[in-house]
Parts: sequence; structure tokens; C-alpha cells
Amino acid sequence: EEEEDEDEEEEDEEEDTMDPPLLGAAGGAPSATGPVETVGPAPSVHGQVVPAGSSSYRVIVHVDLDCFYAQVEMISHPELKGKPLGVQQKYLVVTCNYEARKLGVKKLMSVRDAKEKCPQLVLVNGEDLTRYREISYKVTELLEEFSPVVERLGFDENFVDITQTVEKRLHQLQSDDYSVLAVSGHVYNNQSVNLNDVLHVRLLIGSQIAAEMREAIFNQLGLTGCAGVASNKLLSKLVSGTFKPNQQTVLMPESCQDLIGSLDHIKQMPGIGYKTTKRLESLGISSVHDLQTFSPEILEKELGISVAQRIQKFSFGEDNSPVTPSGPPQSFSEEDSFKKCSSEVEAKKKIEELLASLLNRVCKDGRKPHTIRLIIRRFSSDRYFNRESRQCPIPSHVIQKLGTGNYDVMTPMVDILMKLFRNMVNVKMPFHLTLLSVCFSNLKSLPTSKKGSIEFYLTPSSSTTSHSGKRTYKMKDTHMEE
DNA sequence: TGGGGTTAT
DNA sequence: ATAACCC
Repeated sequence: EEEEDEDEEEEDEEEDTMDPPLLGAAGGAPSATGPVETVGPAPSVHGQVVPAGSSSYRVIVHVDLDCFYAQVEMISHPELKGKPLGVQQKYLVVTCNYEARKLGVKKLMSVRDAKEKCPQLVLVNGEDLTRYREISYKVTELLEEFSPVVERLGFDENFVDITQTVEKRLHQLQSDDYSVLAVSGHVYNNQSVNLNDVLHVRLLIGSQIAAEMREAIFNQLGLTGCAGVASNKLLSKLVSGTFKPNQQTVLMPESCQDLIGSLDHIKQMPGIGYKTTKRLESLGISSVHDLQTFSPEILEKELGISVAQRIQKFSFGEDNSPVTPSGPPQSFSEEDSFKKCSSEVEAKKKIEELLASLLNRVCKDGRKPHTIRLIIRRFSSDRYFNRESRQCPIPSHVIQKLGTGNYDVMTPMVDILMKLFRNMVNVKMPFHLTLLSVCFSNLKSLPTSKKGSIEFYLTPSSSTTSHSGKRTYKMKDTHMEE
């Protein structure tokens, strides 16, 4: 076994080669599907330039770690391996390993039910996400070595656009190498692979890269997971779950209709959530086929043009959304839920705890938040959606003290948060909260070099030009000092 | 029903 | 600031 030199990807323009349309008109789709998967105005994301007018197909891999929190806990506590293990947050088992699943424990099962089903179940507390978050980002960083285009979805899933990586390998191949090409992992539907079909060959190479990704994640981090390889995010995500722990599946275009047809309810379509499902059901739409054949005009009226067009495309397996590199997080938050919090001092204590953890995290990140938000949940039988929030800019003198351990940044921050609190909660009246959360957002990098420096925050002003002939600048909106 | 995240309006 | 979506 020799090292494959993975090396970097450059601005190599691997375009041309007019290819057949992506999805064959398989499976009697009644509505006009149009040119499938053409990306109109060339989205140029990280060098994924799509020449205007050329048909574009992509190779996307969805990587989905197996019961992630449970795996992390088994790495931290090897003595737990082999035992049925659940990760607990408050009175919920949020995930569990496969030993526990065999014994009937399900994700998001209450601790009571889980213990009843499985008395030997070992529970560990998973309310502190620090380790999960750290390892989650290690996985993302590892995947970024294969292609810089990696989008996170939660802590345990990533999309990777490996179109360019595949192209590079394809062009490195000699024609007589084709005979040694073999798919890695499962092929959806057991469909046969045609080595004369350029799309098949690209997806096949994609399956090999997916296998290398999973190998790297296992060798370097000790984690197992699934992968799905397909021509867009929707399909890669759907296909990754077909063989479940620690296996991978590639979808050839001809099996697309079978894949989406395998869903027994539209709710299983990623992107169609609780609310949309309810509205679709009120229209009599419950299966993928219902959605495919429903009048687009009526759908647009009910859901708005944006959602309607997007999800109706989903029903045909079409999804032109790009893999958007996540980069560093847009926000940091800490939350805690509880049975009851009904006094201001009690709330202040909890807020101080949340804030202390957050300050720690934000300090390690290096960037500085410019916005702070407080979120509450009031007690109500009304089940879900009862969160309210208030946010405000962080005063610049507080921001500056952020990195420096010397100064007390807690006090001014707590003062701000308590003002936000009193803005939402009338403390002179009885109240009953069940959740508090603090969020830092609007993160900005420190002014480091030229580009990160003063000019970054100023925008050229045409209205005024100084007599010296030098350009003058205006402040770019909000909270800046000096 | 936890403790997080994202984008769109 | 909220509403929708994702895990």
C-alpha cells in the first residue's frame, strides 16, 4: 500500500466535455422536469466554476456519523464499549449505541421508557456539548482535505462537493485503467455500473473517495459512519441512509426515481419540516407522488413561490442548491432548560453560568462577537414554539476587553443581559420560565493585517473628497468607535 | 422533547 | 424578532 498523493486542488479549469443530461427520464414523471440539474448563473464557489450554458453534474457525498454522541462517549470511556449505552440530556435519551438499539432503545426516548425497555442501559450525561463540538469540527476539517467545499449539517453530518476532486482523478487515469475501476460499497438498487457512461464512472470514483473519507475518519478519529454519493445534496443525503451502520451507498442516476419513491411520506424528505408537512397534508398531499403531480400554481399560493418550487423539485429528486462551505460558526450559544425559574435572581445566576461558558468559547475562537441575544421559553402547555428573544449590539468598549483576561467582562455583559431580560419579562408580575439561552453572533475577525484593519470597516465615500486629493471614508453603519 | 445550529422574511 | 428548517 502506497500513499496516494492527495495534493491540493488548484484553479484547474476542468470544464468542457458536453455530457448527456443527468437524469434519464426514467420512471414516468408526469410533469415537465425540464433540464435537470443545470446550474444557471454560474455559481462560483471555491473554484467550482460552471461554464455558462454547459450542463453541470456534480458529485456530492453526504457523510453521516453513526450515533455520534454515543461514539464519542465510548472513545472517552472505553470500558463502556460493548454495553448498551445511552446519552442523556435532562430526561431524554437523545441517542444511543447499536447495542442499546438492539434492545429497543430509540433516539429521543424518555429515560423512563428506555430504562423500562432496557434495564441494563448505561446512561451518560450529554448536556455539555464541548467534546462533541470539538470532535465534530475535527471531522469537518478532515473532510476539507479532500475538497474545501464542505457544509456542516448539525454536529454529525457533512456534505462535500467532490466534483473537482473526481475530475482530477478522472484525467489522471489512462484509458486502460478503466478496467480496474470498481465501486466501493453498495450501489443503490444493486444497479449495474456502466463503465462507458461518464456519469457512472464519476460516481464510481466518488464512491472510492467516500471510502477514503470514511477510512480517514476512522483511522484518525476512531469514528465510524455512513456515506452517500449522488449528484446533488438531496439524493446524497437520502441514499446515505440505505445501509445503516458504517456502510456507504452510491446512487446511479437511473435509480433516482426508485430512491425518492421509497419514501413513504413527504415528511421524510429533508427540507420538508413539521409546518410544511401540515400544510401539505391539508392540501391532500402526503406521498411523494402526490407532491409530484400537484398543481404548481395552487402549491405556490399555499406555500409561497420559493418553498413551493423548491419542494416540488425535491419530489423529483432535483436539488440545485450548492454545497455552501460552512467555515467557522456564525454564532455561539449555550442554553439550559429546567422545570421552573420564577425569580430574577434565579435567572441571573443561570444567565451568569451560560455567559461564563460562552466567554470561554468565544475567547478560544479568537473572533469577537458584536451582538448578544437572550432567549427565553415561558411555561405553557402550548408545546412548541414559545421562544422569545431580545438582542442588542455589544458596546465596543466591552468587545475590546473580550480577549484580555485582565478585565472583568462578566459584569457589563450580565448588566446588558439583565436589561434584555427585564425587557421581555415583567419581573413585577409572576413568571415561569423553562429555558434560558445566551447567544453571541455577528462575529468579526480581529483587525490583524492591512486587510483586516481600518479600511475593512470603512467604505469609500464619493460624496466627499478631501482637498489633498486623498479619498475619504464614511463609517459603515452600526457600532464602531473612533 | 435536548442543546445546539442555519437561512429567510 | 420571528419563523422555518436541520441534526
